[in-house]
Amino acid sequence: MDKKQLRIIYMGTPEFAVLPLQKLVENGYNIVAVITMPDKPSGRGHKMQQSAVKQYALSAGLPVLQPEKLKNPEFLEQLRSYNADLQIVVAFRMLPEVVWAMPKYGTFNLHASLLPQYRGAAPINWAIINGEKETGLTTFFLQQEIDTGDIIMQHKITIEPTDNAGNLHDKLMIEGAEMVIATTDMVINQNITAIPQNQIATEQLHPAPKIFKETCQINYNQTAEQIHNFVRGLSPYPAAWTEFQLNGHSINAKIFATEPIIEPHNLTIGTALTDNKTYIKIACKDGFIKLLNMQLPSKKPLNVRDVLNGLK
RNA sequence: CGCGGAGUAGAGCAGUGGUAGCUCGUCAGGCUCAUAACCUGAAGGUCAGUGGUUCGAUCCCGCUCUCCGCAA
Repeated sequence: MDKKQLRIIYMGTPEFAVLPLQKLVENGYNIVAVITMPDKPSGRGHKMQQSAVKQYALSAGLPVLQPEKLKNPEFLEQLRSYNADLQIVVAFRMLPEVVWAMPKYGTFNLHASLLPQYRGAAPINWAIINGEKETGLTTFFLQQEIDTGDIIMQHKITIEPTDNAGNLHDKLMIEGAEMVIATTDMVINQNITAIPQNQIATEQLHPAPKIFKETCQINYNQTAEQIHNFVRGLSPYPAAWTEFQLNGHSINAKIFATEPIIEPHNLTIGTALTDNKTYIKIACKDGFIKLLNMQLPSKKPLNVRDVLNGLK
């Protein structure tokens, strides 16, 4: 089958989903429609924002659908009218069976982990938080339970010690775009052997639930290494935050970069030390966590040196 | 008109209705075996823009622009 003949509907919302779509379009695949989140007031000033995918889709001249409810009968009718052969989902939301079961060749999803590890909304963040040395990408066919479908392709990516959620996201996005193309080609060539996830041997399964602000507070009752991973796993978004006392100031800050220091001490956990010039470090379980880059309320993210200059 | 914060030297911040200040950085010189050390000196500002009040505005008031947090 020629790729022109395969009618594809693409579903996705954020930045992560743009690159795969762009690759598909640039390589001449037949995208008949794009589904994305409705425009929402967001950001400063509550301005209406179009999703990253919508912005790209419009610039590429693709039809865009933005249903409030995926089970809405009118939407389903509209969806059916596109008569798609395949649906591709990247960073969208849970789909009802009536949607994912619609196309002849089904619906596949690109997920940013090595399934069955890190099922859920925030696989990139959790992999780093847990100190993983590698993670990856998976394409799989959608099934009832979220992120449990039969696996089509997987690709490993090394997590470098210097990686944070931001640049790992970018790496995965680039690789993910290639995988979407490759997986689509497998569908076109009818050359797929999807493997059920329960046939994959794994140790303990780590979940990757959605992250809320409460879960972003730094707990100093952990090792320096754990805190370090926590910070980079949440950097730059949604960002780890903390409160501590420094020279009589009560500091409340988002932390973007840290350095772990393993060193015995007798200080109370959470005590902040500084020379007022070059560093701030906070006592944790087995040493200190040195703050390198942080953001005070109403300020921009700054190096600790600059923060200290301003506190004098 | 969702709520709130902020724009002052290259960077980070003070400050006052009457000639603009701190820390860091930069440059020059000194000291030192040595430093993200120390000492001395210098350069560097249309106090975001714009209108108004005033004898006089960086400061008070109106508007504009830009940035940041919350909230989704």
